[in-house]
Amino acid sequence: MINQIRILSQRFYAQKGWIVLIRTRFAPSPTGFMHVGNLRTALFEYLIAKSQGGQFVLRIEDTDQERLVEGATQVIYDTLRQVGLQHDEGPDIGGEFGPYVQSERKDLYLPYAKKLVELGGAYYCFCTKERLDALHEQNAFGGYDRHCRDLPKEEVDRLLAAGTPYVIRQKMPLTGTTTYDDVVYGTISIDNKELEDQILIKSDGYPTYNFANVIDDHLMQITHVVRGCEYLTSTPKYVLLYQAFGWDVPTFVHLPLIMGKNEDGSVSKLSKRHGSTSFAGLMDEGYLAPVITNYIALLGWCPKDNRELFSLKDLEQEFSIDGISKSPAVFDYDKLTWLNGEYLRALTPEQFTELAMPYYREVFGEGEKDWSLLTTILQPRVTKLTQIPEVLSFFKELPEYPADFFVNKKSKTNLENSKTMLEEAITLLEGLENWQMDTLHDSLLELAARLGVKNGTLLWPVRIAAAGVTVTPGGAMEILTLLGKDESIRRLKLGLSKL
RNA sequence: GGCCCGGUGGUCAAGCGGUUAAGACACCGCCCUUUCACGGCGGUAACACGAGUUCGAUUCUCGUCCGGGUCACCA
Repeated sequence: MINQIRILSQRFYAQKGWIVLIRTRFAPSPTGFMHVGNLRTALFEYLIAKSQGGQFVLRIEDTDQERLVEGATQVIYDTLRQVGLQHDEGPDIGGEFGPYVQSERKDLYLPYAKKLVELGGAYYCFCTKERLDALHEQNAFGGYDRHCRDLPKEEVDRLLAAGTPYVIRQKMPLTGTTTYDDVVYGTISIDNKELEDQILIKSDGYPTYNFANVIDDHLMQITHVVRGCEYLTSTPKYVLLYQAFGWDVPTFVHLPLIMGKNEDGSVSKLSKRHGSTSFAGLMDEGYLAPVITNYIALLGWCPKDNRELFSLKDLEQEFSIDGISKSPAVFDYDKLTWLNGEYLRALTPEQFTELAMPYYREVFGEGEKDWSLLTTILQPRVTKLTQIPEVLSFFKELPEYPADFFVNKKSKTNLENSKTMLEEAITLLEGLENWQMDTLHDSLLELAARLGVKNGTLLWPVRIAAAGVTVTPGGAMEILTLLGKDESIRRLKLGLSKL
């Protein structure tokens, strides 16, 4: 009753041109992982609602009993929590329109399907799987031949009474066209003869997505149906369903697809071969949750001012539906990586250290180190925290390296002067009491001045000997500081022995 | 194959009949510098094609081509 009143009043307000409470829903199937395409859909659903002060509902679509995956629902909760998409209603927090899991609503669909049969919008079909398979084999694009569409009522009753397995199919109009308006793609028209008599209720009694989604969206008073544009051509079927029941047709918002680039340069729907495609996979690779959100928001949407850095809160402010584009977007891991670097650099050193600590520990174990110095050298350099163990590995163990690492044109170093520089440096450092970054810095520069060489000429060989690699985070001073006196001198002497 | 949608640099993209066609990523060069990175400066690079409509089309219309999606007792 309350629902009825609400629907009526919404319709009334909408006709008046007044603002109606927007309700969107995220309706994932628990498949065990969250594809970024799905996450993007969730994000846009959330933003469409929240940017207008609306409500965002979570509904679990688990009507495919054969594909149920243990623990998969938890993945959905975890992902939404990590990116901060807080739903207003859902299986875990309840709400006025529950239950929010379709398997728990199972008994609710069949009566609607039967009602539709009475209304002439659906019919019982007794065709066997074998017959359907054979049909499909004959003609891959043929579709169902509507064999049971016009079975006499008595025959249907007889078969039903005999307990014959059946499905319920939607009875599509054979002529005419069905049209609807999509907010991003405009008016979409499809000839009814293209529409298959799709199955609404499966032989196991569960509804298909095609049916459940319409019933639930209506019952849950969803105003905006947001989904990937792979549904663009099946939406007329749903429109017909709404119409057959005499229900309001919701506003449709179809989102451009997210593509991946293939090795040959072509593109196709983003899939595993393109790289990590799940939220968890991306996280494992070292991308931060807010970065993933920020990036996918920009995939198919653009603000008026072309800004690129957005927190979720910013997006809630700035998002508008008319910034959604129509053309498919290729997922660009390079740009994602850049964005991750931007976020990392925007962190305070304390925040960075905290996030990096697991990786620091991976290299240095439980001991104490100058974490803040490490952060100083790493924060501007890494684009992903997962790079840390790799770029720091020379601290753990001095790699084997060739003598010609000491030769560097720009620093004006060669095998001879490197030898001198290392000898001088070792003498200096052995006498150094206070092994601190600033004293190291001052004495080394002083030494270079005294020797009459440019800083690089002294520091290049020192850094090479200390690290054993040509590319390091930070310079000689930082590396020596982190290494400590004994290890530094040991490595420098080792370097000297190569010359 | 039928139907549907799309087509601005390698990628993301602004653009809504008149612009030197923005910006970002990537790439290249220079500067900074103790290597690398960060930062700064600069550069290469695009309206798929053909007809219309118009004084004028990247923008509107049609066709072609190309790309994608969809045609399950999956969602």
